[in-house]
Amino acid sequence: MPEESTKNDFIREIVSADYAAGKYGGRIVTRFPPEPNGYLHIGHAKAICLDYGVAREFGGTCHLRMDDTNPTKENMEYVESIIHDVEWLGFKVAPEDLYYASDYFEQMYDCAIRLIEKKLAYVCKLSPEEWESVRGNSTTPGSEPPGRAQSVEENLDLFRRMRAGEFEDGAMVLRARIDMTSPNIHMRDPALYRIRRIHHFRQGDKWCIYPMYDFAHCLEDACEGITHSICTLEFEIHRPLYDWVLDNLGFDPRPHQYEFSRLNISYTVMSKRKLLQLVKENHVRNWDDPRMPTIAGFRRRGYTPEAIRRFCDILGVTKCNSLTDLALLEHCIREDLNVSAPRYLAVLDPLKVTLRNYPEGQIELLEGINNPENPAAGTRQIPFGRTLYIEKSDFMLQPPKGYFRLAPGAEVRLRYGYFIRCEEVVTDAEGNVTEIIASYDPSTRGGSAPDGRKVKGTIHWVEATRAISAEARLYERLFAVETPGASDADFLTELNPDSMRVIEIKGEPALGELPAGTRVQFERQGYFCVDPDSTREHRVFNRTVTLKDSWAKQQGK
RNA sequence: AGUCCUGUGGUGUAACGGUAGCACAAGUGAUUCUGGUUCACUUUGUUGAGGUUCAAAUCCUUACAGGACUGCCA
Repeated sequence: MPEESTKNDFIREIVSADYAAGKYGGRIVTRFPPEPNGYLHIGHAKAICLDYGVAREFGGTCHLRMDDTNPTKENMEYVESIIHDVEWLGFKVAPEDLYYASDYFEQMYDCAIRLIEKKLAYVCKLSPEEWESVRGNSTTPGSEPPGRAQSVEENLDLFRRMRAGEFEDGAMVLRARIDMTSPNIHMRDPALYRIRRIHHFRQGDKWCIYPMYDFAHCLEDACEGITHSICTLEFEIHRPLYDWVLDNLGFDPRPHQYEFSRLNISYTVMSKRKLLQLVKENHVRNWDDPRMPTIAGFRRRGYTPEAIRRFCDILGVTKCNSLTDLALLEHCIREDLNVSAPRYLAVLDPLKVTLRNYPEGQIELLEGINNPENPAAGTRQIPFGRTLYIEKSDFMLQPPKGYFRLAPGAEVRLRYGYFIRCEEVVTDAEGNVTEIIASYDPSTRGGSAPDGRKVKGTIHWVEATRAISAEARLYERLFAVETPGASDADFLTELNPDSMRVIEIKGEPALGELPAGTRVQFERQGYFCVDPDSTREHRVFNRTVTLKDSWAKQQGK
């Protein structure tokens, strides 16, 4: 029985109708077929959630298939990262559901032979340039390629010799014999096999001919008994060829291809080619650099699989070209982290505060709530003393109207601590503020005043001698901007050289003591993730900064 | 230029001939020991023009706009 789904997109409608009609005997099989030539990115997550989601909802299965038909760019590292990322997203990859397109090379070869025997394929000796003139273009139909005149025996012999390695790379290809006048260029005798003497990471040197996508993919689907082959819009124009191959080889019942629009997110580079370029040219450390929009990068950035799945769910599935607002992704991450991330006090850019009426050398412990959204998260003890650090941005010498943190003569609350009042400001020769001398109100311990007086501002702080200093690597939001219409050449110039900077954190507890992968929210500093790989922490995002920006903007007006 | 696909608030989507709804974003106010969270409210939409119909976002025609395609990549 299909499980209840709240989603109702056109893909699910098709699957539902086929399921109800018993089209495949009530069996639903989908597949997610990445080429292992790079790491998975957030765009793949949408496809993964769709492919696995549909299968699960209809009691079917989803195959993870490595589409390894072009060995020039593929390797095992990518295979491993893909499996890891799919599982991390929350979709179990059972050994029996893991497939490799290259395992079907023998069957694909047999299918090619059958097409030749049916006079539906022939060996073409034309060079790419010669083929271009025969093929015609969108306005002029193609002409009869010379290879079409060859006999079945001749083609069989040539194709067998292609496999046997008798010809140079690129000397000839196997082509389907379809329609040289078709308005769909993909139907003008498309190439089925090419000669490539390249070591395949799984098949070794067993093959020197490799099948093309259009020939291979539909056969992979058919071999695995896929019922619904869901892919992105750019393959729409390939569908007639998908159908042609399977129908002419007599697969019945056979899989059908359905297309949905791929994910685009504002300010986000979503092209494997460009991401590879960022890695190759050392603009980022690797595919899993937290600045990358890859699944692995998001993991190190502190995004959770739940949040990413939620994002994919609310995206919807359509055939419209769309550009999703990055704010929607961030909303999903925030929504999840808000209820799950423990809070800690931390100061990124410290300013010394001395409480002149607090006993020298005294340290007391104050109680802080770990997560206001979740009482089960409990409380913790925070050391407090005479010398503290606060955030530089939480003090202003000449506060504008509407600023309710610390300023000369003003009173603020130290979160979970005391009310303090700024009484004196120490500056250096250049006039920079180097220290605040303040007094604290002993009756406000814990943060509330017995006389009921209110303070508008609550700031975070750390005790100077007990605070742990930790090096933190902060990544600013996104490093590259891709707007619709931006050319390939533009996009690298958008890289921000300041996007990575190292600063000092005075905070508690020791970040190194937090388990790797922990997400914490530093009070008013945004969410951070303790990097599972380096135990450094990454800022996930910081809504406070956004608010500060808009506040600053208001002041500027 | 040709062929195919797609047009619903700023963005992403729902409504399958019968009340244009939801989420994000934006704005206003309230709450708050995070300028966070939460809550309430508000703004903004069927690409244009014709038809069919008692009734059209939905069906038809057409114009316009956007996208995909012209690898021996996937």
